[in-house]
Amino acid sequence: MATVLNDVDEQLAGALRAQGLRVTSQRLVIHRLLREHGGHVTAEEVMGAVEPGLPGTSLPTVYATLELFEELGIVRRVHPGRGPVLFDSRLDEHPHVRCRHCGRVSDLEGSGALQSALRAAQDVAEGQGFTAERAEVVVSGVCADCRIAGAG
Amino acid sequence: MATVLNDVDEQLAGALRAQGLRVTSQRLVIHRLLREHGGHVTAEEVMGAVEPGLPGTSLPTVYATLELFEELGIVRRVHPGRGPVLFDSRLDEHPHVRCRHCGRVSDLEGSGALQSALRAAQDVAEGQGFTAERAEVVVSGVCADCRIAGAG
DNA sequence: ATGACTGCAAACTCTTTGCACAACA
DNA sequence: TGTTGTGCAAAGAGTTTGCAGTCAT
Repeated sequence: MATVLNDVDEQLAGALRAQGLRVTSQRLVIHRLLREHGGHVTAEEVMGAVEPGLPGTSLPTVYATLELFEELGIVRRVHPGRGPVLFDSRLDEHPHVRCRHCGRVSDLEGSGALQSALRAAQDVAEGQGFTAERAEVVVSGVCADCRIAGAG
Repeated sequence: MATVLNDVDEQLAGALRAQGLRVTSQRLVIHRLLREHGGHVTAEEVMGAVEPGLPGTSLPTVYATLELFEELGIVRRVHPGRGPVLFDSRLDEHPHVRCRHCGRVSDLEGSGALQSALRAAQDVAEGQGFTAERAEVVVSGVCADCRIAGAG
């Protein structure tokens, strides 16, 4: 790593060093991409996006890095039900919407009532001895574009 | 099919004939199992449970049958995030709880507030042109048994 | 120098597909 | 008798694992 580190990089480097982990170019590049992109990405997409800046990066490394980032609290895993897992750089718990026709996943905004209901549901689970850590909500159906295009 | 049909079988047979579909032993046996079992099952588990009554049944047939039953509204698919898809013979929309240690999935009872919040969330999605069909909720964490056993 | 990290290849799990045969209608 | 449904085998998507070599510390 001869690259000069910007402040986004320094954040990651700090978090890694705090755990005795190594600062590698793969980790830095993937971290930058996630910060820039913002939305949901698959491991495959990360792989493709890394390619120009760091050719030869392998899919197993991408998976390992994303898993590490999840442990560091830098990304959250989203399970859309069908298709590959998505990695979300938005860190707050929020519901998703998935089109069963085109597969696109997006955030569902403006459902504050749901957030509190979810917390209540987690309390119910806790009351039964379960240690609740996350609550995923996926609304599925057909998106506006696909409906217009005539999807059943 | 020389078997005598009981009334559960007749329900299925009627639904199948109404669609011009055939009443096969595989479909009858799998249907009975689902009615008896009640909970969540994987395709593999169905396969194993069918074995004694109908040896030689294949996994592709089990998948095809479960997909058909889903279309007929006899089962609902549940995506627990990690691991195989589950087929649930409980037909009402309800949240699930999944232990990330043992993988067990169970229903989350007594969260009525969540149901209405989910309906509200679906309305929000509808308001954005999305045609909402389902809303899945999966609370994940560590179950009581695994916690006792010392799972991190 | 030493051990964490990477890339490659291969294995793995879960699910679907293609095709020939069987069996319901 | 005409298809629909089944079983077999194989392919497919997505992810993980093992191992030899590389590189950060």
